[in-house]
Amino acid sequence: MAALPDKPSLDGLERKWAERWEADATYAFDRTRPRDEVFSIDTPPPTISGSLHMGSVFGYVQTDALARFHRMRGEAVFYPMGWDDNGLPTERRVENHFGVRCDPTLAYDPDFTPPATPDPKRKQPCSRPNFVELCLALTVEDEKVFEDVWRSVGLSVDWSLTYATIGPRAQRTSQQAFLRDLARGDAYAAEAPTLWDVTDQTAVAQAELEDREQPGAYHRYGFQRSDGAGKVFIETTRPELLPACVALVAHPDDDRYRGLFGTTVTSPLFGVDVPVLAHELADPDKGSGIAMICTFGDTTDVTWWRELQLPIRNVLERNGRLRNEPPAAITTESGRAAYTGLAGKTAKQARARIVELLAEAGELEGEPTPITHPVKFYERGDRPLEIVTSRQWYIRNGGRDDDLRQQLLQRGKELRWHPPFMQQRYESWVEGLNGDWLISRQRFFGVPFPLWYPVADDGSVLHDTPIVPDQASLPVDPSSDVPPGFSADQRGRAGGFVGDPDIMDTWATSSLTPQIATGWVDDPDLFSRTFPMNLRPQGPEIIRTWLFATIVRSSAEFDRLPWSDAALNGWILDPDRKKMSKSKGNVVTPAAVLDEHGSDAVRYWAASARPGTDTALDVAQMKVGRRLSIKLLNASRFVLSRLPDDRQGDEAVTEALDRSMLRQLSGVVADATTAFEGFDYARALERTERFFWRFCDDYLELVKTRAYGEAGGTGPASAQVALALAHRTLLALFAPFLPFVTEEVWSWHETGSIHRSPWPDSTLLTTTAGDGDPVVLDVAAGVLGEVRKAKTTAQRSLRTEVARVVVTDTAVRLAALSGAAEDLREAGRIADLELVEGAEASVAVSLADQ
RNA sequence: GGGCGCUUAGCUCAGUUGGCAGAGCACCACGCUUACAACGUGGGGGUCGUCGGUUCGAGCCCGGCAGCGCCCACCA
Repeated sequence: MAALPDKPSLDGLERKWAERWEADATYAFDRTRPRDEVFSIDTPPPTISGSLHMGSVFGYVQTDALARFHRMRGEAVFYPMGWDDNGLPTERRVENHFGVRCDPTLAYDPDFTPPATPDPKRKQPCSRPNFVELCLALTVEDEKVFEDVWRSVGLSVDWSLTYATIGPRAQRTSQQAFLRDLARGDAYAAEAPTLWDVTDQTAVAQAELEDREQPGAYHRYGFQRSDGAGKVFIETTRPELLPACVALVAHPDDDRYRGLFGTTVTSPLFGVDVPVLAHELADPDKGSGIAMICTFGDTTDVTWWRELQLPIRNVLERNGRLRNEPPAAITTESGRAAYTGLAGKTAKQARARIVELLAEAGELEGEPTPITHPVKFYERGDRPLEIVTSRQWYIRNGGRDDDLRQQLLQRGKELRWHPPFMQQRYESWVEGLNGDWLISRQRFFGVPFPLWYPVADDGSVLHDTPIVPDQASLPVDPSSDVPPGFSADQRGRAGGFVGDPDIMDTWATSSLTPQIATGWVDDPDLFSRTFPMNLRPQGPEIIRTWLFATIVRSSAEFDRLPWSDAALNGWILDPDRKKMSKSKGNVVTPAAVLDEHGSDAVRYWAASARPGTDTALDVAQMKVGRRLSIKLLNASRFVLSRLPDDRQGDEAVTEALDRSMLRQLSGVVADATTAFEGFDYARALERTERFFWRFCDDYLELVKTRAYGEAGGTGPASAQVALALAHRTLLALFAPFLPFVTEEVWSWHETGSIHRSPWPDSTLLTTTAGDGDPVVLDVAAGVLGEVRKAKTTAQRSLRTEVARVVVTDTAVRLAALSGAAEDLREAGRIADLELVEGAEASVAVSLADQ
């Protein structure tokens, strides 16, 4: 216990208490507790390659308030922290930070050092192991920065429970889960058209797409009919794919084209005959109502190609350029000559060129019509996605299996969503899936597929019979480890083996955060105490990725949800109500904000936002939080100064005013507890705060004189007991939101940490309040307010003596007031207080002469 | 095209079984009152987006519309 400070201050509390909590292991998880006494949280592992922004702080603080509530309720809170460090964002950051690029054909160079001065134009090639080393080195630094911010904002995570998605346990978990998916048939490889990012040269998944409105143009040109009756005109935004055209398609009911179904037409420039076909997806209202099917211009082409069983006529390479050789279907000399003009160009360059060619040949009808239209992009990419055919790994997610889809929709209904409307986003995503989950990436920094393939005697790779490792040997890196039964010198040789070159998408590992955090692969005891978890907190923008994928994996492996509740936080908007994002340059760094306003103040702002509600970054709200914290310091100093050192604490609360206040507080505790149980931290804060100001403005003023103890009798003891109980209760109610200032105050008069102290008991307060009537405080505060008003209106000091106050009110309210009459007279400096029963309530105040 | 959310004081937002419109900020006035001047006390300020319905009574329930934001969609 420390003495009361003369001038309490918020300065330095963050550092002081963060260090103490660390030293005392205040938030350590007690792993001896059984499952039903544990509250486990599937903390979102932040992407540490990006910079922290206020949106992160916002969501994590809300979760922390919930964690602190459950801890004070006596539960063993399992609150780990992960770092999402694998994947493309880290690769990008490493490439730019060190000025290197990964060349997987190079051998490991133990003496490799990155360029002294990175040159973004000329990145130095390095081997994959060297590249991974640089990734690991940089992520360690980034993780430190994040941890510092999390500690200064007061997250009550158990810092001994950290993991990284590139770490050994995550890799082992990810590989084991994949191998079990493979054994069950939930994972499979397929050669198929996939969305492809030509910059990063990797496949991407449906969940990582976003549409962007792009300028484009309709180009109109005709295909020659075989009956000689002129041309069929199509309109396309991708004329450069004309050499990849395999058919035209129109709606089966479209009278304009019905007569052409089954015939062939001949493409302009290239002279290739293609069939005219019918399909329901063709929209008579788009363009000319008949479309050119190319392999592949967009995902509709893929659908048509598959359902109409068309051939593949590829022209795009994986680097986004048109291949050098024309498709075999182009046989005419003029056609092959025309293609020469396109070979090797990017899609964009080829588009410009083919427009020239068509115009020169007189094939282009009119001028291209400019439009803007949505184009699919990889969410981190800056060039439109193409579609290429490649061999990739998939995990079944219901995208092409209605039974599984229904099962996953059912999981969504079993999950408790906070707020509930967020479930809609899950359902619309699952219902809109159009294929299984593509998890393989042609990248370097990630969890490798734990597979090798036999190489036949003729040198061909036997992809259909992969060699799998023993689970005990996980994690493995097939690019350096040797499969069972082979020796290292057989790598890449006929009769030997090759390793799978791909890595898993970061979500394929992140979808296992419950399994990683709870020790599924290596800590069965911990797993049994923490899984399935209680809470998944996260942002709404990753429902389709993280939340959905986690349910997919858990559902397949355990046939159950990975958690019982999901809490979705809202967006952070800048003061102009635009979404904050790095590209808009309006990101505010948390460290500066925390430093300026203080952690409790920032936490107050974050915790004031209703669950799932988009919220403006509001400095004014932080100032309110700071003011609240200072008020808490001062009010606490006053309350504690009134309590005698030798107070026994077992005296009865006898006075009507004290009992009234405790009765009201009991209701506040009940409300706050109910709100917290429903994950509504904001409501708990709002109720607590509202009562706290009433407590300070009215109760403290009314009870002040009596609490000095000069009056004698049981009055002072009653006040002191009520003050102590209410103060302790309020401190606890605020503790989840304002952990620093509440801990500071706690340390003045208590031992241990408030964050380990029990959550207030509403019933106990009710018992202590006895026959307390909440109306007493209300009426007394109302009269006191009228007295203040009279003094203020008269422009007199609040210290002004009042000669006489006449209160007219109902008998019931006057009876309530009479119990607090003496407190009221003292607080208002009222000489004569008269209570008169009457229908019209009024308070008449006569100030003493000056 | 389908869906979700929001719309309440100048600003940011509460308002959960339908019962006389609330808080903070900002603004104005007053006050150094022995917890608090980085403060306190008081005040002005709203036909609760719009149209209609249910009801004794609607910010709240039902339906239509509008604006803003977001999610989803096979976007030639």
